[in-house]
Amino acid sequence: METVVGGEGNDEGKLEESAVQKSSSDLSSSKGIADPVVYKLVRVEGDGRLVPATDDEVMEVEGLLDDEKSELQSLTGSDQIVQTIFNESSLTGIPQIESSGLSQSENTEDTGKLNSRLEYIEEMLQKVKQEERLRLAYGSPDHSSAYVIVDSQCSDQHDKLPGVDKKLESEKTLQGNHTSVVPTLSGRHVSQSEVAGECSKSRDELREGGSSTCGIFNNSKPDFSIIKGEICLDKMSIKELHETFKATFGRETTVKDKQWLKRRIAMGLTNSCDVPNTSFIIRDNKLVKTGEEERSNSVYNILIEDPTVKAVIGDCDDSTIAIFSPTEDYQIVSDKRLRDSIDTNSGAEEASLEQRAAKRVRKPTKRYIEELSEAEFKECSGKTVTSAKYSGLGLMSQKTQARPARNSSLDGRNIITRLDSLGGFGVHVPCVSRVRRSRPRKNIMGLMKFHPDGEGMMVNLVEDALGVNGSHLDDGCGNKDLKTVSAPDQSLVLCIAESDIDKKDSAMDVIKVEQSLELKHVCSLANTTDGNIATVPTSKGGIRRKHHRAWSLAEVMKLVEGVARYGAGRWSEIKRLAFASYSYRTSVDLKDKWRNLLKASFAPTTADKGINSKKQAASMPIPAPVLVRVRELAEMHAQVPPSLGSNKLAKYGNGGRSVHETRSGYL
DNA sequence: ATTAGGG
DNA sequence: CCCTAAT
Repeated sequence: METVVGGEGNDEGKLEESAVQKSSSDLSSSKGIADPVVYKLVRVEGDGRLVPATDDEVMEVEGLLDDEKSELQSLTGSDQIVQTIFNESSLTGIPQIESSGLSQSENTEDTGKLNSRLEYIEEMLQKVKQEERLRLAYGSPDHSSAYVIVDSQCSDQHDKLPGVDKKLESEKTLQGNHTSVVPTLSGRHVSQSEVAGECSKSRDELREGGSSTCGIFNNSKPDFSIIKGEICLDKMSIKELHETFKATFGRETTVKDKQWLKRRIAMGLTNSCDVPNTSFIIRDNKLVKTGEEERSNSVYNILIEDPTVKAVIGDCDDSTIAIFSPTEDYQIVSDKRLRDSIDTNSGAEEASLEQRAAKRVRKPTKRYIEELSEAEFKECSGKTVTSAKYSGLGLMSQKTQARPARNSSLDGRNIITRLDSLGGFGVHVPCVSRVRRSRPRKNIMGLMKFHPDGEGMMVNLVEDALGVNGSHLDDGCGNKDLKTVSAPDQSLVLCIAESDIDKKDSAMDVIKVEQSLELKHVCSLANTTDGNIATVPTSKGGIRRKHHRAWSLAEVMKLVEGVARYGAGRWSEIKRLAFASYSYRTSVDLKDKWRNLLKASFAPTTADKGINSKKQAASMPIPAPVLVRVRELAEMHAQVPPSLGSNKLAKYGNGGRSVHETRSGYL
């Protein structure tokens, strides 16, 4: 039995012919509405599966119709743009075919033609039916039959539609020369003709080679070289591409990216030319739609020359195979359905505008979106970074404003896909998470770079904060850590410092709030990603640690202890054993810190008690006992601060108990 | 890879 | 903290 159902159309076209309702199918209601371009013919088989072969037919028909249109156009010499052709083709396409009695076709002029077409199609369907029966009888695979059908249809066509026939003839002869025609016509048109040519060629080949299973695959190959649609797109200017885009999708686009346009158009062509296979499965008397897509060979050929698209297509390969696969068709299809649904969910960006398209080209779309986002990201990050770099704090607000817009688009995905860690710089992260990741870094970077001695300032501020307003620290990110044990996140400190700066320097309260929020965010982010040390490319080309992580007392003490245990100089040891948990401290850091401690312990020790209250705040408040200990150790290991030397030691002496040791060490 | 020392 | 040199 044969059933004609409305398949998904190529929604893009916002053609208004509307109301072309499929008389036959209940399906139409759920699915296609007034889908202008493609209503597919579907033959529902016993198992409820759609037979792709019919799609091919449809495509064929479409192509032929297009051809006809083109023909007309050229004959008339009218300047009408491709779009016209397009719209018409979509209008005249399957829908009318399906509803033979349909009065919807507004084009009175075409009525006659339409009728003939419809007749033709009916006949064709009959043939298909026959073929199918034959096929079933012989047990031959679907695709072969499909092509056979197509073939017959074509031949049929020749008889019925003179114009088309003519066109086909020319197509055949010109096959290799399509390109020449291209330049004068819009991309869309070109593509169409290309496709058409492709179709005709396929047919021819099939005819010649017989309709064997491999025929299909063989077809795709030879044609490949002939197709030049891609090249055409390549040659187009942006403006032209825009036109083409509009013609293809029926809407304007502001995208300037050539690649994007090209791919988009290619996809559009894919959609419109190649009737996707919409599989329907019958369950409980209901038709369950399965979004299945397939690209015709011709389309493949067109697209294939674009690497990106190629890749995309590659993804869909299995589906194609599935369609052609005689046996496992159903399973694969259903599998694909699953994926499709998933994809649909994730690729939300353009869903609104091109839901249909998205569905049909889901895979491509998804990847596409990702690519887009990536590109966007690049742009964005570049801008943001620089701006932050040059304008510093003042820009924060602006940045925050700018961000949400694009964040939102990607957000959902971010959350889901995000796998990366803040880790290394230059690490390639395949997901879209960059947005989130980069942001905090950028902010900090901006700040850092803005201040001539960013780090020092930061530190000071931090310490300031710690010393002076210990209270407000809490709102930052739980700075207690600093004072207490962990200090796993000095970044916290940094955040605080930032907020401080803002509070002092910027009079804008609103922004202040915003900032603190942001900072908070940053903090949390930093927290989560703690394990990795954020690095930043320096002007010189090297990489530099992102934050100056102030040494917490706990750390210092650990350090001291470590030195006491393992000896100064065994930094790697200490690092490994005592600082295992502090991933951001390197052995070099330990060494440096020790050096500083040494210096500190020997030099100002004496004076600090009196005046240093302020200074202390600025620089790490290392308790005297610790310093003493440091000194002890230093002497034990015969480490004496070089310049500070024994002189000072001897001179100033030191608090009580270490004296003897000092002495001994000194002596 | 680690260490030491200078910047 | 970064960088380099020397181990």
